[in-house]
Amino acid sequence: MPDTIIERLRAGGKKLTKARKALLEILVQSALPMTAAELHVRLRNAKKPMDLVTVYRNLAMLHQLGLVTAVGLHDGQIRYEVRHGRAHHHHIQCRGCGKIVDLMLCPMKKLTSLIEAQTKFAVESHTLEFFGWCPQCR
Amino acid sequence: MPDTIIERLRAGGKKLTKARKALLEILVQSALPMTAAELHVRLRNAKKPMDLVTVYRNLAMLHQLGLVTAVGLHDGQIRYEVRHGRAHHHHIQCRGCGKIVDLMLCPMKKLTSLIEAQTKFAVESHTLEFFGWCPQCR
DNA sequence: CTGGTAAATGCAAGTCATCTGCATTCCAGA
DNA sequence: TCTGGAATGCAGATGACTTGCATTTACCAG
Repeated sequence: MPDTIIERLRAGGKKLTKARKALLEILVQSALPMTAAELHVRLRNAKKPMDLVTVYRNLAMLHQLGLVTAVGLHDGQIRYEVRHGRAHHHHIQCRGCGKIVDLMLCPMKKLTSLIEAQTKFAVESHTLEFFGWCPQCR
Repeated sequence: MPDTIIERLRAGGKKLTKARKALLEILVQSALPMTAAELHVRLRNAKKPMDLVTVYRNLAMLHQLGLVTAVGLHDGQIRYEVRHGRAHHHHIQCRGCGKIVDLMLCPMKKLTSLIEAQTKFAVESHTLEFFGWCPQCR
């Protein structure tokens, strides 16, 4: 697990418990964003069971510290992925099987200042997600 | 209420009940996307009370028929807006007070074909929502 | 390396948005 | 007007996520 993550935990006054370390290891290795429920199962399988509530609390804390990104696709669940070492990006999800694929792009930079001028909002973040049919489902 | 909406309801084998008509009238007049709960209150105030469950069922049906768009901001609720007579657009929501403002733009057209080529998905739709601080809250 | 303390955890129970089952009521076409 | 499928309301369930509280644990000071 990257040292940066540990440092930023410490800087936020957080402890690196065994449980938390196991959760972070799974999340760091995951290629795609995961839900709390998925992490709960993976931790159980890895013989490091963690209460589902604790998974939620850890994800909320990691999000607060900016160590993970929340991904809101439209199935009523929130997914999380570690931010460390990954460029800002978006996703596409299949309407049929729910498969998620990373998109390594983001054309929003110029648009943001245009929107700030138009609305007088201070833009903090944005979501950009695509939905469609994957090769197997279409 | 636009005739197109009624026609498309009929074409989908749906009936235009008094209750449904009241719901559509409120939704057509609303400048911003509304949640099921908001519609439930507005219908009650308009002396046309409709059970919250029926609101959900109607919104799901209208979405199925493509008459309304679902807007997923990140507060765990789904908002809906009528599609008729409105160009495809996106939103920005204030992190502080939750205010929502329409953005009359969408730069995604070119990107879509690029993504289709890259992923072999057939892109059906996308969401693009911005979050930040409105003039009053920042 | 040991003890104190704030942070972290697990369990139980609560919220909140949304959905399902079922009996009743209501449109829309014959 | 009659009638069958659609729509509705009510009750209760679901599923994601939160909160309260007592117990355990990591980490720092001594």
